[in-house]
Amino acid sequence: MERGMAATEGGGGVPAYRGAAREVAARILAGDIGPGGRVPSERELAVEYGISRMTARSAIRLLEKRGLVERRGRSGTFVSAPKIEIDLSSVAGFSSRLLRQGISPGAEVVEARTVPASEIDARGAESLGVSADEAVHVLVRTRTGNGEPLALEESHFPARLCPDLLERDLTGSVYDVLRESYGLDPAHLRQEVEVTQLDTDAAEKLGVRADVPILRVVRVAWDAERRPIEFARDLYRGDRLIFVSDTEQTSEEG
Amino acid sequence: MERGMAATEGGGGVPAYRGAAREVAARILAGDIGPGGRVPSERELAVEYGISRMTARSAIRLLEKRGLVERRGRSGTFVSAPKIEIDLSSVAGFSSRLLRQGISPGAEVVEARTVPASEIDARGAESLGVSADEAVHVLVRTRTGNGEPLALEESHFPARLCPDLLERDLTGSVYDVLRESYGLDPAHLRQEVEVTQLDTDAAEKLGVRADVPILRVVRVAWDAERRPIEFARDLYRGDRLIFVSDTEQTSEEG
DNA sequence: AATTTAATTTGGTATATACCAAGCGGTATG
DNA sequence: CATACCGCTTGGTATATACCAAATTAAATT
Repeated sequence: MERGMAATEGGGGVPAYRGAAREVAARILAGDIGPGGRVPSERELAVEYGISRMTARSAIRLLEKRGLVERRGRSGTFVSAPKIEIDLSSVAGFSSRLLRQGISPGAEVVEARTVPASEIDARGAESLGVSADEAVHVLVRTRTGNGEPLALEESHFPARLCPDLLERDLTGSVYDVLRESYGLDPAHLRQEVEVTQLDTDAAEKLGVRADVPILRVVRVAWDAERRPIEFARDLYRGDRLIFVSDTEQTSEEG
Repeated sequence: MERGMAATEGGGGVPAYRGAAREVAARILAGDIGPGGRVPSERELAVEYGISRMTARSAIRLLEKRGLVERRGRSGTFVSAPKIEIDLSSVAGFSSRLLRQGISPGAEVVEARTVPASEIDARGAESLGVSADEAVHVLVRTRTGNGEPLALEESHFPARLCPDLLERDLTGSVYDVLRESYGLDPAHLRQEVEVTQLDTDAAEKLGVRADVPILRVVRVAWDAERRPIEFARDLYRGDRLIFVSDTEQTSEEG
């Protein structure tokens, strides 16, 4: 077999790496390997399917992209656990969302500082309706579920609405703190969800590999008086979380 | 330079492919290459950064994962266009969502058949509340915007609610057809959004490469009487679309 | 039996190379 | 000017190989 010719093998012109991926996926979906179970190594798959190790890697990479498996550096490749649901239709915070699914939430403050609005990105400043010299709290946290890193949050709050926010305990729900300490009750969220990828810095802060699939959520929160109280850019693990939206038709529609 | 040793080069132990990706990303973000503009080829990048072509590919793959570039087979790699917003908070159909953004929507029926519910997946049958022998319409369509493929939809409708649905013109809004012809008015949606990957079959139907980032939306639609009228599994291009959710706090929250 | 050390396995990074098919641009011809 | 053909470029698929560091397992020692 000459190099590069295998693309014509496998019946129907299916590249070798896709054929191998399909067969491994079938094993997983058949329950032969359960959640958390070990998938054969790259070298094992190469021998088993008569392909090169690099081709076996491409097969595993494809399964990873599909969310069927996750790779742990130097340990092996394992079948992914079921995903955690995050409800987009609710203003409930991340912590309460996890608790509802019996998952123990955690949060760790990575950075907490107060800066003039000129130092945050223009969209953030505009969304919060703050002028360039106005103070803004910047809070960066990692979020975990049952000790496993799930998200990296970067939130911005206008300091004039919650002056000493960063002096409080911020390892729980920030929305609770805003509510109880400042009378700021999140009442309306706008959230944009898109596919993206971690850069090295974010991967390090979150404590996961840089090539984990990521969903970015850009969020603006308003209180009942329609004051903008938070602008956030969050990075969620697409391999562990699924977003759910429940929508009702209002009388304006149709 | 020995093979495999470059991982220690580049200052601070940054792998070569990540360094190159960072520099190309900087060029894109600086506006040196605008939307639709051509990114240097793998071979050009290899020469420019003194790396192997395979390493240059890894760099481009990383940029692709971040949604900054898109690759067109044998043509080159280009900076991605701005993304189209899809509103999760509305029951408006895909077509009207595109029209609101000045984009010309299109739809093409790929498959249309009526089968007993035993032949669709169990979750679909359960969501629609149909028994195994009950007839279900299966409609598979590709959706385009300005002629460009954007989504592959697979929808299921209980035939008893819309008996001759598949005989109608289904190249426009199906929700309009349900409304006007059967008095079925979609009033409530539940949509789950997650990261996934196209298989070869879906890639072919949609007419895009199999490794385009994909967001899968699993949807159930109910009418005003709370009858389930649609179960759908849609595949949207994550490189071209962004999902937006607007959320109001109801009086129950608290 | 528990702990420590050594050996093996594993994914990660990287190079070099080969071949293919599709896309695009340039050139020649009518 | 329009069309057809050709050559070059490009990403896609694949092999072989090297080396590294982290994780796991096996073996040795206490």
